[in-house]
Amino acid sequence: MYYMLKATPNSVKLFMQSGDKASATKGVDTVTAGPSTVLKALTLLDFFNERRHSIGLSDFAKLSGYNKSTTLRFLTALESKGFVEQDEKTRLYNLGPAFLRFAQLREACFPVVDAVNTIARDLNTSTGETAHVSAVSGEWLVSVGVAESQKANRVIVEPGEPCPYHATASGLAYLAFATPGFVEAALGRELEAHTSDTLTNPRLIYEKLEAVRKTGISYSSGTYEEEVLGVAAPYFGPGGRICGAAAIALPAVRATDARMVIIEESIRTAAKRLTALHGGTYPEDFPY
Amino acid sequence: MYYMLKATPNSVKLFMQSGDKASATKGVDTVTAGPSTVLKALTLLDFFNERRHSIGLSDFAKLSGYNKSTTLRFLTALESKGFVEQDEKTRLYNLGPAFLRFAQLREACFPVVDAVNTIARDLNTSTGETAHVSAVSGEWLVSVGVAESQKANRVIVEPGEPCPYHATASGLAYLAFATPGFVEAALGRELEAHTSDTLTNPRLIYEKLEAVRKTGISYSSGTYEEEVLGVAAPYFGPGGRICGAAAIALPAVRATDARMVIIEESIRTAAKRLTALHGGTYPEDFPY
DNA sequence: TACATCGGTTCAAATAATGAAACGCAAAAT
DNA sequence: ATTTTGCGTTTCATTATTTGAACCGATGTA
Repeated sequence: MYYMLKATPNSVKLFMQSGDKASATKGVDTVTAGPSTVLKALTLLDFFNERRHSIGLSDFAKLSGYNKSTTLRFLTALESKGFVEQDEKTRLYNLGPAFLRFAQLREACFPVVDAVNTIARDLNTSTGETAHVSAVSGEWLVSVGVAESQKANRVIVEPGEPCPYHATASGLAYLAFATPGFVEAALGRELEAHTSDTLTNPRLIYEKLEAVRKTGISYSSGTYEEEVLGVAAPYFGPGGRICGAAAIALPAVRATDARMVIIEESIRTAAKRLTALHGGTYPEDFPY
Repeated sequence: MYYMLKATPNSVKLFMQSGDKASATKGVDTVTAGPSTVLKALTLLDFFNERRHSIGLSDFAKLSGYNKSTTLRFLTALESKGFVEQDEKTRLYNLGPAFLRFAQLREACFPVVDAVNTIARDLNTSTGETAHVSAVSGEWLVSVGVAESQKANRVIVEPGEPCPYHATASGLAYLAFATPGFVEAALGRELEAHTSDTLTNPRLIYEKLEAVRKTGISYSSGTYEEEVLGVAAPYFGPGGRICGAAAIALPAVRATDARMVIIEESIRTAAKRLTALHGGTYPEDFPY
């Protein structure tokens, strides 16, 4: 008996060859890293962001690495359901109107955004600084509720803005209590250096996570934007599963010790409220 | 030379056989009714609505007609991108958080919703009745901007609510200027009778559309909800392509002739503003 | 004029989707 | 207590579907 590795463009499978009949063995052996067609198509949407509103066919193909025909088929499928729309003139694709409907439908069913926003607002009033609450959406951690500081010099966080796991306090708070597999996936890819202080070495980040697990609070100082300090605490869903984080972002110059004490305390209570809102419980070994 | 029909479970193609080489002829001939895998997966999302927030695997399979394994694969793909999320306890699927991000991103890029809402509000103040603006999203016409009447007895339209093509004034206004193929598709399926007055016979609807094309205004009286009158006018995008409709919905008892004159006029100007907003032009043969 | 790039199309080859059957489990019915 | 029913999930051979290199015509550029 011997093993055989069969690699296709989208998956790597380990076959166990014994006698005459090769059979794919499941479980520990089969490493199906291959995204299904559906997954690949949906991944196209991730290439949209604040800086890239409109994308052409060839750009999509380049960005994704898919063949042009494949990309086109995906896009037409997405278009027919309103997930993207094509500008008649420029032939570029934009995010489609379908999101409007589904977002409203989801809010109608699970009106968490409102509740989350009030928690963010309370967190803002008790600290005077920009507060935001983030949650996982697919593979990303995005801020869902924001309450900006009223001060002239303030940090701005856009609702819907993704929080890089490795570079933000929210991201670290999340990873510290995520499953090992998730952490590995999040830190396994190329880690973008948003500033000169961004940690891009996974080893250093693992150390940080260890510290966060001990205190239940995470910090980031200038790792996402220069001179900006982040403080965050995780909140949990049923069974102690990590859901997201409550966070404060403030200019580093205002970070006096006295203020930080208030901020940390406020974040903790906000995180507790969020955990309650989601019907969650804290994990066994959580520090508070 | 002869024709050959090749049917697969998911598509029907017409081949033109001439000589020795069979080649699928495109355009008028090839009827690719076959949804791609991606399309099928996305279709699952359409089963969510106001009354059905959570759907289980088997229900999805029944509703869609797909095999359970297939359905599960689709759902896990959708879940991994945050388009649905599975309740840990009940194992039911809900709409996911991804829509939050994309909806906000789209609004950040193309802030039409704001503008549309103000137009709806203006339409409401000039008529005193519930006004709403709809647009196509994928296959459906959904209301994107709403301004409710202040009167006690008012018609309520939810933002994001789909407007059935055959039963609402907005739907008729749209179909009247849509492509023949689109009309056929919209009226080809089973037409739900929302009230006893709903027209479910496509022939009758085609007649109505003819009338709408002449006047540029569509009406519905009690065809979507009893005792509710709808008035709508289409608005257009570049090249005279139909985009959606501006509409008023009011209790039938308030529909005096004098009021209707004002309403029609107001709707027309709202539609014109919407057409301008979308950088659109009216089709050649449009009545006004 | 030549050259590059764009969106889009084609079709045989190769892959990934499919679906019937079976499994384990829990709740409902007997 | 036992059987039945229905759920979500897994399996795996079959085959329908995706895939991608090459191609097309249009448009833009050196």
